[in-house]
Amino acid sequence: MIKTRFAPSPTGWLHIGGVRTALFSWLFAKSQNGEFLVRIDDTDTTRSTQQYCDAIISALNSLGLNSDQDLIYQSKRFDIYIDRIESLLEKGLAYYDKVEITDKTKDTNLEIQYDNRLNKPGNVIRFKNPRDKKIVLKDMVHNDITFDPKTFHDVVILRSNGIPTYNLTSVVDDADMGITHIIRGDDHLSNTAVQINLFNSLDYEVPIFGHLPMIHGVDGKRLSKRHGAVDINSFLDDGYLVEALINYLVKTGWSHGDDEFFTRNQLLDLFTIDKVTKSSAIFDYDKLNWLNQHYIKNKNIEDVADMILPYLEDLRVDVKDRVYLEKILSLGIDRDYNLKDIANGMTHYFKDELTYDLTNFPKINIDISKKILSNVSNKIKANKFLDKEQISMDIKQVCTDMSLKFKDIGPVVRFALTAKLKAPSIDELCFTLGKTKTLKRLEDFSTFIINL
RNA sequence: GUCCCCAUCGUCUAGAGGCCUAGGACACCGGGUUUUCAUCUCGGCAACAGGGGUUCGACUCCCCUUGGGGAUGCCA
Repeated sequence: MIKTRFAPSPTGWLHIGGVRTALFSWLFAKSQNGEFLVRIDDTDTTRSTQQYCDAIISALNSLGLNSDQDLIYQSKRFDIYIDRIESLLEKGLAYYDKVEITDKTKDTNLEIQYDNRLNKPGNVIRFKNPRDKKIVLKDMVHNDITFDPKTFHDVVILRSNGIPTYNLTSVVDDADMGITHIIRGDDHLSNTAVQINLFNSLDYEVPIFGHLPMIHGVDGKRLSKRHGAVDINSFLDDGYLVEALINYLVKTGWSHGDDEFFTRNQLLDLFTIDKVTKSSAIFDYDKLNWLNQHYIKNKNIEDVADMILPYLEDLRVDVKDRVYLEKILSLGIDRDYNLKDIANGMTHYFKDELTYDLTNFPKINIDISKKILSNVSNKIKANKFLDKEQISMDIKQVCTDMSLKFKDIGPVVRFALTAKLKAPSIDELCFTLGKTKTLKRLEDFSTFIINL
């Protein structure tokens, strides 16, 4: 049976590129009735935190990329690694070496973190990397890659603080877990030669590798904070839907002809690793936004209401009337790209008083606006509010009475009702707001400009 | 520096030697719909990095150059 794994390191937020790696790994296994496992690579005790760990696990669960078995923590397996290192030592495939501190390594805490029988103060243990033959990696996405033994070096497998390093622990665990296919980012490509030698030296079967291209920022550099939001939790928190995130991620680096939209089941059906590209991609916020809007827009209003409620709560909007909320949502949820922004854009419907800021309405003509507001108010007062057509007729009547065009009075009324210029059409707005609220806002804004 | 990987519109990509006058999507620009905006819809702009081969024929195969990325950690 095919078995893959995703092995994040809790030294930072899980970023979007990591999620894609997890997704492809998951798809590869699941599309072939295999198993997908999650392992926490927390051997860097000076940088790993519980907070990052929790965030990563929670994000994976939200995305439905769950482990088929209990999570494995490397920090709980130190004894096993020590056994393996000892066996290497006994076979003459590892040796003690004096520590050397360089610029890059100075941040690691060298105090004893894990006291064990192999530990020798001031020494690390290195793997004696065999240099007798070249290594040919048969990669599922890159095909054959040859590594010249001249370039091999003896990597540290046990730190002077007693903790084994990634190259060792990863190999030991992949073997112990019975991982058949290692699917990971191609930043690991260069490590693969030494790891293959480690697999062989430990008498393990070498798994099959598939190295995925990276996702970069617009400047072509490794995707990081300075490119904007990159950690998956922030996308989830901002109201990016799981289906949009998955759809976006799978479409960068993999394709199925010209198809744009994929459900999870379709992916399980269609995914094959030979359609994965070799080249790196640049993260495209626009396309993610477009996809997210697409998915939100295609949900029914009740579902959107459910999803938006927590965001409104965060904004301290108390939704007493669910029907009112759904009416607002049906006025249009396609002005923003994510749930957080949508929620933000609709708070004014719930407020008793709006905060008017005329810098958002630079073209306002104060004198005419006063008259418009009073005329519209008068019409509205007499309106029975049975349907929006009546309201529409009232507005048109005001236009005629004042010899103005709709575009002269529309913005004023819209601004009075919402404190914005971009909003649903006025008749729908009034009808949804209801007579009382409509009148109050017209009067409030009128008072506001009179007092200028 | 050394080693490794990569290279089609601004971006994600289709392309398996003739299907290519290089297709789709996002973005952008313009028309239409809309009582503004958004949505929707129609249309437009826009790419095979360069140079050598191989071949009757190259986006596609090979080599070089250039450019980008990664590794070269007691990070993973």
